[in-house]
Amino acid sequence: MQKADAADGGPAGATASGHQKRRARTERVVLDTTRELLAGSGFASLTIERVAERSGVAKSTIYRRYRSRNDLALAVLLDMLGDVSTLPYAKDTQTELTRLVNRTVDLMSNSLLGRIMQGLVSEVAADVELARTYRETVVAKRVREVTALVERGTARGELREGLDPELVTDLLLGPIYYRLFLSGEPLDEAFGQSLVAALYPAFAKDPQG
Amino acid sequence: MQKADAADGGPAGATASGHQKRRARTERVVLDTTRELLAGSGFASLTIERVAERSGVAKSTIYRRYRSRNDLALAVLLDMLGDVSTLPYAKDTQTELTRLVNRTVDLMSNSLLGRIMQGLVSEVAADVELARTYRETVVAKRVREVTALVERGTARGELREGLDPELVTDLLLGPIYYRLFLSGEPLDEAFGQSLVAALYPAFAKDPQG
Amino acid sequence: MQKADAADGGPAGATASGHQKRRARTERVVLDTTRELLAGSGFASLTIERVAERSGVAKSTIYRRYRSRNDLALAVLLDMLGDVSTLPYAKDTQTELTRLVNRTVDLMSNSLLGRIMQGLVSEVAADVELARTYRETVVAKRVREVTALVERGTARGELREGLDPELVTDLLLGPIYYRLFLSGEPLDEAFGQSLVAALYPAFAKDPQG
Amino acid sequence: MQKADAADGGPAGATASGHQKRRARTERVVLDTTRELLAGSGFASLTIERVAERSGVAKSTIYRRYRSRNDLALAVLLDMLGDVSTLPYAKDTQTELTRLVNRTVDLMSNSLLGRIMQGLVSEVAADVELARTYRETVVAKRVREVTALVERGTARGELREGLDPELVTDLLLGPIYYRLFLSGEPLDEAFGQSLVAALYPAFAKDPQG
DNA sequence: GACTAAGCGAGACGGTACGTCGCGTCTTAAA
DNA sequence: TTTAAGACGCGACGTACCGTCTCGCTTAGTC
Repeated sequence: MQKADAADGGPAGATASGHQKRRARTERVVLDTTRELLAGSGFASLTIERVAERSGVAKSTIYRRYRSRNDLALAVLLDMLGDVSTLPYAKDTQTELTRLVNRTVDLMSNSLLGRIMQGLVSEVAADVELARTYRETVVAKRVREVTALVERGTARGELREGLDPELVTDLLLGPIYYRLFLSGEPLDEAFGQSLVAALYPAFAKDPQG
Repeated sequence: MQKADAADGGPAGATASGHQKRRARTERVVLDTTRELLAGSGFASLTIERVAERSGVAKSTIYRRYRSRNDLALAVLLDMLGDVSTLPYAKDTQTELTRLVNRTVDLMSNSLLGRIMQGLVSEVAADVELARTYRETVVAKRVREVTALVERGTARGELREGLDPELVTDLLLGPIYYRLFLSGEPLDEAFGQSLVAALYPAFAKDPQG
Repeated sequence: MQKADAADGGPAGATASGHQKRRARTERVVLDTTRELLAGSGFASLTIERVAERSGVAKSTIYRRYRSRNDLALAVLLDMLGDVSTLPYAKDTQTELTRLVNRTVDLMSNSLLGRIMQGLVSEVAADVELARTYRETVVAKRVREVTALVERGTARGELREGLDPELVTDLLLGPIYYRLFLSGEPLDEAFGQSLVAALYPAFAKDPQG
Repeated sequence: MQKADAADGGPAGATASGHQKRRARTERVVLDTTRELLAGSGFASLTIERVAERSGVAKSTIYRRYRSRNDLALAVLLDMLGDVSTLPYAKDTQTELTRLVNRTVDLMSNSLLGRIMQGLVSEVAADVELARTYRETVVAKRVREVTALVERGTARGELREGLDPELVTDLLLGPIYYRLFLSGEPLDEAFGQSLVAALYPAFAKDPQG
């Protein structure tokens, strides 16, 4: 995306000028329309042309904000992810892991996000700019969450010391995305359960526990 | 891909008719050219038009065999995968796992296959036909290998009983593809090592071993 | 067309060799199929490809006989015209004229011939070879008929002396084709009547008659 | 053609907006290029692709205006006919007829129009839309001219009363187009002369005159 | 009763143009 | 200043037929 700034602000800071309000309104319309299109006919048929047509926003206006349809789709993804969190606080770490995994599984299989991710993954993998944004926001966020979880677990004496949070993230999310993107095996709660059940011994201080 | 026939044969069986020879020659040229293009400028700029131009094979002929550029790219992928195997026989299971993982990591980071996978993943995720072919060949192959590995390990008394080969596959490959597609973290031997080191306790009969 | 010969004959003349019979059978099938296609969906969608498909005759076989779809369509036209004649013998010349005109009008509006002519006219006008064949057969035939009619009429004392049969042909047929091709005005018996009624004074020895 | 609007005007009427100027310029370039191509290699080898290439106007832009090459060719024809008229005012009707016929003969044999007509006639005969446009403009125009001529002639007492202008048109133009399209007989002034000479008695009040 | 040659079907192929879609740029005029 | 409107050049799409060519099979009449 061209801009990730939120609190850019005009010269006067808080007092949004009229122009800025206009910008904001336009942006909302565009993002909402894009989301509808994605929900309707999938990522493959997402088109700046169609977004312009259905939203009533001129094509040139959209191009002023988003460099490409990928940029736009990513913006929607970030917009949706704004609220969502996989915040997994619980009494014990295994439960926290289960919640984190199940929340992700649910997000990917039952909301628009799964479809968007499927459509966007190739672009993220190929487009450096896109990748940068994706990693700085989404990936980093997940790693932060896992890091917190790992630290908490270690402090509680439940998790082995020296666990690499990045690797833990790979292990927790990798299998989910592998199913989402490639293997086509079911993405459901049962899967989440087995996943954590299989992984926990690898993380636990006392595997017998 | 439109056809997966292997031992089709002419009316008389082994003797390839003239038509078939011609077909085969054309097919080779197309696949090779496509591979070159993929190596050169990546999946995003793969175009049937360009393949036709550079290979000297008419566009219509290409379309007679491959329904789309995805179909074609998948064909190249399968063509490349024909030889390759991750067959990981070794004395002990941990070594086998390490080999399997490292071979996959290497394939994805050092050969064309990584780029092709990056470009193709969204299409596999979206196009039902493509997905079917991909799963019936590539995914199934990997699962078969892992199944063999797991059975061997269990028989040796190294691995826990009742391991689900599908889940094991998810755990072994998921993290690799997650790095390849999304996180952008390095895909190298060190990663392979840590991956197996982290997972082995989860698979082993006696985690202490 | 490449060949208009009928009694070409093999080495032995009258005794059609087996090969020739085969040829003839194939030719019939092709012509009949072509006619059906023309009747069905019109000249515009006449295609060698389709003729081959529906007739079961190989494309290459068709190309061995006809150089193009125009060639083929003209062959059908000549085939149909083989039987047909506008032979207009009657007691008086005005009746003969009326018959000739009405027969032509009928042919053009009620049989396949009208559609074929509509589709073929541009090709005849543009393709020299096609034109030559068309003129040597169809046009010449009509002129011969009109010539006979004019001579008979003059001999009977009904028609003016020195009438140019070619011009008479132009005058009799031109208006019909003009309606068929361009003006779209109705082609019916009423039109035929008015046409002859208007022209007769121009041809008659004694216009008052 | 898709649009026949002439005095459409922008929202404000007379002042052509910038967009409209651009449109008009593009249109001129396309029509001129098409005319050149028609003059050069004839209707048969008229191709939207080539028009685009030579004119520098994009194929898509051409398709935005003209539905097909026929549509485009017809547009050129109408464009050329815009100026031309066969208005044949003279002192006596026979001269007027001669002028009208000779002007048409000349137009068809010595200008591009003849070639265009030859190429277009089949399409006009087959394509309903095309036919409608052709008839509403060209055919109707000719009929109007002939109607005026007939009325004048009748008022002068030179022509028979009750002549059907449509039939007169058929008789005057039919033979010309018959030669142009089918018979291949010469289209020259001599022919025009004989044509009128032959027809005049059919129209005249007093054939002896 | 096998031989021979014309006729044929099958089908792969290179090629041209089609008509469509969406891209991203640019200009203009209104708000 | 920002926007809507919209014309445009461009590249690729996937399709339809073209006309050519090569390959063996069928099928008569011949030796």
